[in-house]
Amino acid sequence: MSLEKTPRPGGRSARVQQAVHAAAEELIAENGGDRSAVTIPQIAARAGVTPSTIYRRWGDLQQLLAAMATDRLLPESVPDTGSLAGDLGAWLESYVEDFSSPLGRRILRDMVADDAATTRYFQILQDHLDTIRGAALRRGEDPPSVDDIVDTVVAPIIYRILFTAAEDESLGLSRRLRQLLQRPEAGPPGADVHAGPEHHYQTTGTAPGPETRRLP
Amino acid sequence: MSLEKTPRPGGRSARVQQAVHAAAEELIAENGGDRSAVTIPQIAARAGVTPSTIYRRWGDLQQLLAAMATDRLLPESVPDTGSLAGDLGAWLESYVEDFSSPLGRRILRDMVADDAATTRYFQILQDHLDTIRGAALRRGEDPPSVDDIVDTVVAPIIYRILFTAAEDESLGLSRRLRQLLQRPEAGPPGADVHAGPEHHYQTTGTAPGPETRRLP
DNA sequence: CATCCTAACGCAAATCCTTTGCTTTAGTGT
DNA sequence: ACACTAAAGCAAAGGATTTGCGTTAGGATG
Repeated sequence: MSLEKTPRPGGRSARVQQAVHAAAEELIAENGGDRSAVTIPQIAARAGVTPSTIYRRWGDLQQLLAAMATDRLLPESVPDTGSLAGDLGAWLESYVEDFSSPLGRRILRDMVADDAATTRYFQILQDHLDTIRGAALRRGEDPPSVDDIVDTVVAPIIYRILFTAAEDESLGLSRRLRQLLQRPEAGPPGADVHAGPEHHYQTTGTAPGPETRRLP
Repeated sequence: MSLEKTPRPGGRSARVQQAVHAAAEELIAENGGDRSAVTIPQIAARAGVTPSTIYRRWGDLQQLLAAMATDRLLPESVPDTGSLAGDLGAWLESYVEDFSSPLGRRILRDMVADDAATTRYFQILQDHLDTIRGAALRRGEDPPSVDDIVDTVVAPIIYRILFTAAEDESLGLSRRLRQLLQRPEAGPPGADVHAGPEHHYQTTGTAPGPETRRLP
């Protein structure tokens, strides 16, 4: 679960990190997710350490939150459903679930605010996707490249989570998956890639209306 | 240039905002773009206002930066090159130029850290794309939907800017544009959509290597 | 098992940032 | 010209942040 290089894992350092992360998470939860309401001295008191420990180790609240975010959003285990479509679908479902909640959204913002955390996380994502691809290759399937998976599925979803107020998922998860996986066959030239026939959208609520918006 | 609702435009309020924005920009530039090095009292002094003015109006540094970011990243004017491909290309070029520089990247992060700023900006982006679409429709062209433009071009580019350390643009701008616009014709089934033949990539430096990475 | 070594933590003082109640001013409407 | 209001100035109180130095926990060495 820990991203930090721990030269002495299991030691005092690890205990402090865990205590601080837990304390911060508790305090944020108690404040309804409002980050600006919690302070480092508060976290330190709850965690049973002195503030200077946190300042020296993490720098400021933003970086502490970013570190917690990357920790929290790690893809847990690689599913193995027997097929690429299954593996990707299973992973994506939990991925979207993690990120699309109001809490996940805030955690994502915490992470994106910090360059180091973001690139670190992307590395982990690439590794994870590669593992899934590896399994597919071993089965004799022909998986899309990591870049294609990122461009077609991951980027649009994360972008809409960051830039869109939609609470629910009009994220078109299954539509995007189909788009990604059906590529090699390249169905009927006209109406395939975008706006496929049988929609799986779940345009439940205040989604970002599929089409145009008002003009200035 | 100003996003804020200015009930009294041109008055003192507007002057203060301009002075504060300018002061902040200067100070950040002097510190090599390091946000954590500049403080609100510093900005206030440079702008010739008292710190409490900034605190009351913007809340904290993060929100001030987010406001500056949305202001700074507004799409200036809608180009009219006579064709959809031209309009989109011209806009995208300046768009990518704005965002992909180290400075633009930091500004983008400032904006994304703030939910309100992000959704506000997305609204503006939608309006802008709609204007471009409108021009295309008036010419009798058949432009992709705003959602398709966002999914195919905008989201992947912004995602890679945020999550990738690449200094240069291996963002595949023209490749994505082609992918977006060539959809209706749906070229040769196999090797078209992804990894087109004549690459425009400029895989100059530490880019996110096109394919797989190391395993855990 | 005893000893040494070092990264990380605790402590406390000095500094700086942030908040807040009240007053003053600039711009607008009558 | 006069009154009204949103926004800015001022100053004091209350925290947050930084920093130098002593201490400690955990690993390394023999």
